Amino acid sequence: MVTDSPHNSSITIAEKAAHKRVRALGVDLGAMDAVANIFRAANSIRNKAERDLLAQHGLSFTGFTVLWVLWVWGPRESHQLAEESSVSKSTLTGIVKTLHTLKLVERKSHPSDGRRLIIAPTQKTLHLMEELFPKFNELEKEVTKGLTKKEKSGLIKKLRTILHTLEG
Amino acid sequence: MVTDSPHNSSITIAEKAAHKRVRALGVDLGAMDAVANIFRAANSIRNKAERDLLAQHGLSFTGFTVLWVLWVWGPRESHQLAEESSVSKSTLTGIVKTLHTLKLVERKSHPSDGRRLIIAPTQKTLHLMEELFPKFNELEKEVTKGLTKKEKSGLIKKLRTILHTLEG
DNA sequence: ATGATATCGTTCGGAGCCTAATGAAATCAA
DNA sequence: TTGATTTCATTAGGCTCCGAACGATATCAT
Repeated sequence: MVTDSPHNSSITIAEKAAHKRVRALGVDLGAMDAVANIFRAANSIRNKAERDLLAQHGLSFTGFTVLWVLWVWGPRESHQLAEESSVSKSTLTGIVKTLHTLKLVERKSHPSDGRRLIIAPTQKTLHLMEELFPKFNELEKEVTKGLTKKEKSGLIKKLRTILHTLEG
Repeated sequence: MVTDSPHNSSITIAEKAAHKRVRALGVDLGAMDAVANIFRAANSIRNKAERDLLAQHGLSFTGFTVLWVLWVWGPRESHQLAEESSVSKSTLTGIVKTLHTLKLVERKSHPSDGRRLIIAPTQKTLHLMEELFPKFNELEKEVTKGLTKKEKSGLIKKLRTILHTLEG
């Protein structure tokens, strides 16, 4: 009898097929699986959050991310907000427009530089995030419930290492 | 004097600000940071791949993913292809259209069921992937170079655990 | 001062991405 | 056999998302 590991993190059929395909090419399978699984996890979590939590508030995942950044940091200049939200400036223009019609952000002009724009959360945003963020964190707990606290720390550390490599 | 850890996986300023914001709300910071870093890593890697590798071939990341699935599995029915590429069927219709104009896929009708559609890679795709995939794997090696082989295995295992929780 | 350059945000065109509605083909029921 | 149901892919409509081009503002050089 074959026994499952306690957390069932065994290789998938898709991964086996991929290994077979590239076996002759001398590739680094560890690097390949690491990157592939980062994408799979991000996709799945994003879809779940949009479906189970954000859709009912009319928010996209990106919209939620922008709101989160504003909630954490307070009013920001738009280029900072784009940077910290991981979207381009042109994307942010559209997001801010949508959030503005939802009365979740205000646009303020910069006091000394007419080119710059300051985006600020509204009271409505603060109330919304106080309601929404704990629910989002419940979802985060749910998806990571198969990992111990220590394992989560290990995961975070490794992902930070990758990010540091990318930004270096 | 403060010494960096060898891989520099220390907490970022953004994470510190986030912790400060949610400190009073009794959230699970480990779950929060784990999920946030999965998104950060996925975004960064995707952007790098699009910018450094895929753009010059006129491919989007999703287009590349679809091509990869076709390369690994061979011709697939479109609903399987959508499933394995993590996109909806209607999205796949558009992607296939784009790939078709690039002469990278063929549409074949199912021999016994006129509703079904089979998507097949072309010779051009096979040549392209033989050139492109090793480069993509180089990129995967590059972004994970801060991790040992053992650390990569640990990362993969933890991500699979999350995926299993999501699919369970 | 004033022309060139740099730096902002926005617009534009096009692809990706979703759900809901639609259309085409197969199957089932009576 | 034929009408209803199921099961496919596509279309329609609306955001999201990007890079490139654009106008507006600020700064720099002379």
